[in-house]
Amino acid sequence: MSNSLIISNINRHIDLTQDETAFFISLLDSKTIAKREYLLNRGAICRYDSFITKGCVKVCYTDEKGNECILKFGPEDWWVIDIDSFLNIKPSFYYIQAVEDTEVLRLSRSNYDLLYKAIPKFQKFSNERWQTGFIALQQRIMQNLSLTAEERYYQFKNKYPGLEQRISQKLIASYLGITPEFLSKLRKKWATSFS
Amino acid sequence: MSNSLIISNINRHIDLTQDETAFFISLLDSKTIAKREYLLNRGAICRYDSFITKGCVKVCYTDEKGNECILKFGPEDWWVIDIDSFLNIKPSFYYIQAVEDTEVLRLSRSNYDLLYKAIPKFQKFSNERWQTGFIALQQRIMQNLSLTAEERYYQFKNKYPGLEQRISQKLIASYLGITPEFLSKLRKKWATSFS
DNA sequence: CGTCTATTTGAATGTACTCAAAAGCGGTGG
DNA sequence: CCACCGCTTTTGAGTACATTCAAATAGACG
Repeated sequence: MSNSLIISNINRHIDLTQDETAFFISLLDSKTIAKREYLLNRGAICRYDSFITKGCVKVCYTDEKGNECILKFGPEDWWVIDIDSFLNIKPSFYYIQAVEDTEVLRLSRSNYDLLYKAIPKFQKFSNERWQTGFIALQQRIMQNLSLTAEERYYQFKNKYPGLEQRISQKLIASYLGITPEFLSKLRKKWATSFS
Repeated sequence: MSNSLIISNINRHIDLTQDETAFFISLLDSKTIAKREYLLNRGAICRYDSFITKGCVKVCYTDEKGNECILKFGPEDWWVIDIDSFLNIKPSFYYIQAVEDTEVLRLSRSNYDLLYKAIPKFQKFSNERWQTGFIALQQRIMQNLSLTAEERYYQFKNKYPGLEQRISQKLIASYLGITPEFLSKLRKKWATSFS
């Protein structure tokens, strides 16, 4: 059934009884968003913690030069949120937009509070999630400091297996911090070097 | 007295009674490390959460090309730790080295556990600290994606006010992800553009 | 089918690096 | 206290990585 993905995601961190699982599931609401629709508009309050069950979203902002920069992708089995906006109930700096037709399971802020109160061990899940996220961000900073665009592309493929075949080159370029033209030239170079 | 800095650091997040403050202080031990000495060696277990009261340290790693990359600085009023090593008791990927004669207050892993058990509201401090850190890392990723070295230098000055006058240019370059030669040339350019 | 966006390609440019050499500076030992 | 050593900083020339702009082509979608 459609909840197995999120349950196994949680189970990688904590063990839940059947009742707890059922309670958790009862707190979720599901939503379908079409490609190009927004899960979160820039400047809105992020009211949900969203788990992607199908499709893919991008978490982005627009820099001073007008370029769209992609902070992360959210394909299946990923959580997406603007944590600053969600926890501190302030306007989001990021926006979250579907890059494919997408299905999400969402936990509202009030159900989030309910959940952590009712099942304290979710705190462990949350801590591990933020800790893992923190470490991943550190790694990405290191990659941006040390690696060339070509090397960062391989890190991207490693982090999001198969995603490079699903989304446009322009989006990958925005994630890597390079121009789509340059990524096109890199790909051409790779193609010709194997002929 | 020498503990006022760490107390005001904590007080920015949670209110402690006098007894709680005294208990917290009793769990700390202080340490002096000379310039160039290590607070944490690469590959060792990070056994302390360290608060800098004087001086400055750098949190670094060495990349595949042999360059030292600086993930963050720890001047006065900053906490430094390899969180992955500390919490999961595994060999650290980073090393932490003094760039000035430095004084730290340290909380061992066992006292850390004691503290959080005895004064649960420290959990709030911890959560806010990681949340703030997470947001700061996101911002640094964005800066690396969107900004030139010159612009990143201004962000660095903003994040660590006055530090650029205390540490070597080489260290700043390692933090910015550029070569010291290039930073030297940027500085020359700035100097001449105001003459 | 037409429109809009993404991709490719090329030429010119800018940003940042490498390598090498010289100059500056700080610490240490005699 | 000075001379020397090692490390940092400066400077220059040549190069590599990545961008900009523009135009042509290809794809996607209504």
